[in-house]
Amino acid sequence: MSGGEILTATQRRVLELFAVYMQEHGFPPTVRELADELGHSSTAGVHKTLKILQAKGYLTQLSRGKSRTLSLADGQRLPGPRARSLPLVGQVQAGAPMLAVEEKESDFYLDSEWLGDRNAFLLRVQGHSMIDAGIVPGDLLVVEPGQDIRNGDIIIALLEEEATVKRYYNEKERIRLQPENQSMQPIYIHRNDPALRILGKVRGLLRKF
Amino acid sequence: MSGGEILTATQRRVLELFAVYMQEHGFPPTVRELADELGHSSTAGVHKTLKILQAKGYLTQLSRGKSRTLSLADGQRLPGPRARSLPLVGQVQAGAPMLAVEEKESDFYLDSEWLGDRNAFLLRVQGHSMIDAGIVPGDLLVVEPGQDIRNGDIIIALLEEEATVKRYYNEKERIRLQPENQSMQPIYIHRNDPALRILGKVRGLLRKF
DNA sequence: TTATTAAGTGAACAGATGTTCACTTAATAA
DNA sequence: TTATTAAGTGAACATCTGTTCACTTAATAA
Repeated sequence: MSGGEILTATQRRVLELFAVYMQEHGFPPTVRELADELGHSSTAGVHKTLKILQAKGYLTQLSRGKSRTLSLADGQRLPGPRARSLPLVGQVQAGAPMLAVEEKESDFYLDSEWLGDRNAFLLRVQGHSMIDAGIVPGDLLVVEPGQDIRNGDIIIALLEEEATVKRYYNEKERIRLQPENQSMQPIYIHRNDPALRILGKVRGLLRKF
Repeated sequence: MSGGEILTATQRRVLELFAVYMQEHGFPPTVRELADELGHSSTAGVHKTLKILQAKGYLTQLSRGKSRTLSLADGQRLPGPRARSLPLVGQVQAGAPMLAVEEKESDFYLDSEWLGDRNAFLLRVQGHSMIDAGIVPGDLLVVEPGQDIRNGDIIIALLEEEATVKRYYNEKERIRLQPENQSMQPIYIHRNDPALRILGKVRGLLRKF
């Protein structure tokens, strides 16, 4: 998602300026600061280029309309804190599932190396459907929302208000949600069925004995 | 230099708000955003407190007069009282085990709720002997040293310079180290055998997908 | 050729933002 | 007691800042 597209000379210039400014100051530049550095008399040009860089996945706007809230996507985060807080939003039953969204039982501090995404959250597993993958009831799953789901990924699927952990396989017209339990059957659903929503990909697992 | 001085309740509050905002947003707050969060109707109070925090070395102003250019001073970017750092000391092979003590590959921040003991450390699992308990190769185990071992606890045993994960059962004269894998046999050893050392109890598990 | 896209100018608006000043209140130390 | 310090209100000022609009220019694709 980030960094595949080709950049024009101007776009590359702006991106480099942004990165250099970031490195030298420790905070991102404003639109005008970039325009000044380029010798522009107007901010509109740089502003448009920044939008393009966002669309191409090189920059991320952390907040809209606020100052200095652009950041390099996927790049280095130099002074960032090593640990961040994750919300525990509810429970996910792996057999006959159930989700209490945004319950926010408590927060949880976790090393940021495990959190690629700023919107990640925690879910507690209830059923046995992923037992063969070493996911047992009571485990906490680190879930990262996003569209970058690939075959074989372990995901959280929302099916008719109910959430389950399953392994994801895209099979032409349909999607197969595969439990990792020899005694359970996969769920098949049409890829456009509105009853299906993928909440995110499972990035980590926490268990407390 | 940085962080030695004592803080008043208000100063600590502001510093914590700053750090939390930073963690949640990825960029520092403005004076007004802090004031709003505190319910203040004026920005002057927070502004003064921020100046004090700078004078005491907790905050650094990266640039004067510019928006969002405060940052946590060096050494002050700690994750807060709720998280602590754990050393990753080596690998433990669950079949034919092997331990590299104090390798200290890296540190890892974890919620302190998971750390009853200050001497806890992390070990990486290598074998398959605990697969039926949902412990698979690559998992990180949170190990808490100590003598309070009970039957059925999952423990790290050091046998002839080699470490293994097993379930612990005290059977009169002998100790049974039970793998959780149907195809593997338990290890029996006399309770006074000097070849056996219990490194600690497994208190948690971390897995990264 | 024509149409499209990226790049840039110039201007402007609304709100965000750091900073300062005068004043009040409460707690604490001398 | 008096003096000092931290904390907070309320108001105001001057910039800073993101965003948008209309228009121009150059390069490129169809």
